Amino acid sequence: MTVRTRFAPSPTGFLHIGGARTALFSWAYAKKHGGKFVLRVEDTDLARSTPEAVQAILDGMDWLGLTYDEGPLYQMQRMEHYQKRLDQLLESGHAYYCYSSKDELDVLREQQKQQGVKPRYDGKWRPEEGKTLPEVPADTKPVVRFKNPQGGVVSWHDMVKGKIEIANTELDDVIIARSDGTPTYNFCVVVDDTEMGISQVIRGDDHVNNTPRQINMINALGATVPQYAHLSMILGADGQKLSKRHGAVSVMQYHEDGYLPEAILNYLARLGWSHGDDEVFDMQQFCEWFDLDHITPSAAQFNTEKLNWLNAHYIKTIDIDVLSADITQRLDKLGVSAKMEPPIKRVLELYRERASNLNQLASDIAYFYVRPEAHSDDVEKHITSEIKPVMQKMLETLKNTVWELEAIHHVVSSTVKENSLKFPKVAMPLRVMLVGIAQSPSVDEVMAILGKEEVLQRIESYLK
RNA sequence: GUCCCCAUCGUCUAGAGGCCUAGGACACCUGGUUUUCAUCCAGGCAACAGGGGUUCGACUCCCCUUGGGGACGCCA
Repeated sequence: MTVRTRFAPSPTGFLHIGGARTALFSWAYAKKHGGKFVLRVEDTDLARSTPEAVQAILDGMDWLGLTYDEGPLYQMQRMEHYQKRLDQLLESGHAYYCYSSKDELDVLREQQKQQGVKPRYDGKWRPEEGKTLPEVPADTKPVVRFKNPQGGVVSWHDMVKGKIEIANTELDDVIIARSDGTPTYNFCVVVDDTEMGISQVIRGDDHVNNTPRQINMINALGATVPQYAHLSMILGADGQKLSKRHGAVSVMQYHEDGYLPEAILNYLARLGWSHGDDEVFDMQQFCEWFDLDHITPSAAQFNTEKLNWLNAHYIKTIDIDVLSADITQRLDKLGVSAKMEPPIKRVLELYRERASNLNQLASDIAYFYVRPEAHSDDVEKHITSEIKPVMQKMLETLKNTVWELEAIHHVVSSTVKENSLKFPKVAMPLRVMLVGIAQSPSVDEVMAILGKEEVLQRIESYLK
């Protein structure tokens, strides 16, 4: 059987971290087995679905590089399929019309909750042999319900959780078409997963309880039941569920916040899945290794520190042109143009080693393009009246120096020697004068990159 | 309330009955490299939720307790 997996988000919000991992695992499973990955947009909830959300999801997938072989397919464009299957179930007696009103159902639910029992449909309109149904009310539009089997159990071997078994007595008759005729989630999923030939349904943990109903419907339709893999959820850093006001942010927010997609992907891959002691790997490697057997069934807490560590790693190792393009954009956002000298690639080659965040990296190197304003504390501390004459003398030497790293280095170290100083005594004031702060890579390297004219001018401005 | 699921260092995890004196990674601490900071390198701290079984032997299998999560919509 050919492997076909799917990612089926509902466009009611952006693509968040949990959805991204679900998509990643489905994508990787298809890749691993030479199958197809389908993107299906579950937009049957007209009230809450928006085109903006669709776009946000597409953008997120695109940024992460989770390419789909088919789709995006929209459920709203597949109405005739659902209608056909609905008719099939109605005709075969696996579904029936129910005239119970919403209010009626609400009252029922309230009563059941108060009695401490599981809220469920009471089966009022469920046709039964020898049962006489109530008289059909004149002005109510009926919903269609699936006639769930009443006895026995539904069980399946979940590919991550193992055997799961739920008694049919726990299940009531779900509404599969609303009174306006539109099909509901559980039914659309069943029709789509079977018609699209999905072989492995990889989805969030929260769907475990929908699975037995879906299996019953698939059986009633006479279709093949796919394999299921239910991924546990991703918790916030504090162990709490992610919610809108609590950590559930769009994956695009991570882009904004200075993360590389490579880092997010690698991090997500290791959240709930493992391959021995391997921690750092690219997506090609991941797709080769990925399997459902090594997914943890328990929930995982999101850990920003580890993400930062991976981000630092990828900042160090990705293609320098990619990094340059990214940082150039981030500098733009800071109002800094990196189009002039020094070449950003040269700067990044020196600075990428020390960064763990793209925004941080961009703001750290901004002083190559915009003269920094030094903090008065640093100026006071390092640019002392004793050192100024030394710097003045060095400035003169620098003017006659060939602008190469070795020569610059020589000037700095001779200054140290000639004045019998400790290296930092010279390096620190230099740093403050050149970059505005007391931390930077080797001053000679910074000087080499900054350029002669700029270096001379920046030093001079402190010696007037 | 009912049903379902889950449970190894602070966090992510390895672990398919003896390989476990429980391994790796992040974080943290210490030391080294370094021109400051960072990087990098070396070392260290740190866990099988509790109780019963099964077995010659249990982190691994079973049961219970506890704790956590999820589901119970004309939402998906």
